[in-house]
Amino acid sequence: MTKGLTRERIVAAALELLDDKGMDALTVRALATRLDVRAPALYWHVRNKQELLDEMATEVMRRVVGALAAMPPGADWREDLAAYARVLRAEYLLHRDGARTFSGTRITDPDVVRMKEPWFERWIASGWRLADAADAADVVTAFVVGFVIEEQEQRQAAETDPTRYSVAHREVWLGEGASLVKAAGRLHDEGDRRFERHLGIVLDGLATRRSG
Amino acid sequence: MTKGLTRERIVAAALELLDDKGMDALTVRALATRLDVRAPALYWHVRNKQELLDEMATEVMRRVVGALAAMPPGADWREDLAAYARVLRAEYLLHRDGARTFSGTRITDPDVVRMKEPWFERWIASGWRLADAADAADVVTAFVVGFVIEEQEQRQAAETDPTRYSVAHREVWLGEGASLVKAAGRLHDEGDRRFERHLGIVLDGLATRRSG
DNA sequence: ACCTGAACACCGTTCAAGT
DNA sequence: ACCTGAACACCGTTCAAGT
Repeated sequence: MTKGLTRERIVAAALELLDDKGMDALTVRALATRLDVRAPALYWHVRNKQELLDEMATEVMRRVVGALAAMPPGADWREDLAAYARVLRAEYLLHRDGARTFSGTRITDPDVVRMKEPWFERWIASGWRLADAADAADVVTAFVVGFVIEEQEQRQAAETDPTRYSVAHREVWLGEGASLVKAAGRLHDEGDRRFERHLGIVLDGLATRRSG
Repeated sequence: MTKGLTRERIVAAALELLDDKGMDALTVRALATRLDVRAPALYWHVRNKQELLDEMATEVMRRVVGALAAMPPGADWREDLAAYARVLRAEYLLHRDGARTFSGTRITDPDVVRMKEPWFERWIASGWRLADAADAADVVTAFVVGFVIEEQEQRQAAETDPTRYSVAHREVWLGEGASLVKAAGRLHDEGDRRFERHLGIVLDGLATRRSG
């Protein structure tokens, strides 16, 4: 009498568990409990916990490329890259510590990587050199990863300790002087507007590399 | 007879241990052994492991701002930001998984944050608005974090499994078609040249926001 | 004030044994 | 083929007790 445990079910349950309880609570034992099975059972389907994390990251990227494929194509490279950046950020934000957890991990499914092909095709058709198109995608990825890591850290800190992230508290903590640092802190915003503004800066940089 | 254990010695030893053995081996017990003490002793000086990690990240950033303060000032904002980006990357690269481990963590020492003040002063003197200067620093930080996370992941993967990161293996893995993805893989470089090229793109984007 | 010994409640992983 | 029970070698953290 099989439990019908599969790699896919394990990965899906792991993502749910991560969202419900956070990274620290994502243990092999807790995951097994959620799947109504004992911990060693998972090792029949997954080599170890690192492989599970790789599979989770791959699933997140599968959703990114899936969401992009379902969208109407952008008017130009800039809209394409902006759409990619927004979808990547949105998918990271869906999971606690998503950017830190899922960035820089190995994609296990070649299909996810192959989905880049139509984007490269379009950018080349619009006058990009392949090397520049690859750089463009990688620069945007790096920016989004760094942006969302910072974003999620601040959100989490604000959740766990709301007073400490207040402007007033920060200024006491900073002490005397440092007036520009304090003023910058007061100007600091967050959320979509900040993301769009920073993304615009990166895309403007890419525009200067446009080779066509 | 005191062992002379201090917060500073603990943090320094923790960074050494991380570099020697990696993140997984950075345990409270191993750290205690390295300091010739039993594990519970550390809890007199540090609240818990998370606080230790925050202190380690702060020490890394202290070295970043220290290195920058020791440098002759750049000719303009662009050189300043490039110097910051290079020093931040270099300091991350010194430690295994440095970017992933130390990005997005809370800085515990206000002096480290206050060191931004002279940079803001100079950028404003050269015509930047404060809000734009703060954005500039944050966009560069996000880019460096994302870049180095990817960079360290690939280096580590190449170390542990050299064959798998070869172009040939990757192309077999990708299967039929996807010729542009494969060609992009062959064009892919790494190291300082790639960093400088991508950094240049980001700085060009910032140049378009220059307000003076 | 600072550190140790002993313990608690966990981890990831292995492996013989079951079905 | 797929899962369990039991075990191994660890974790981070607490706390009474020592000096």
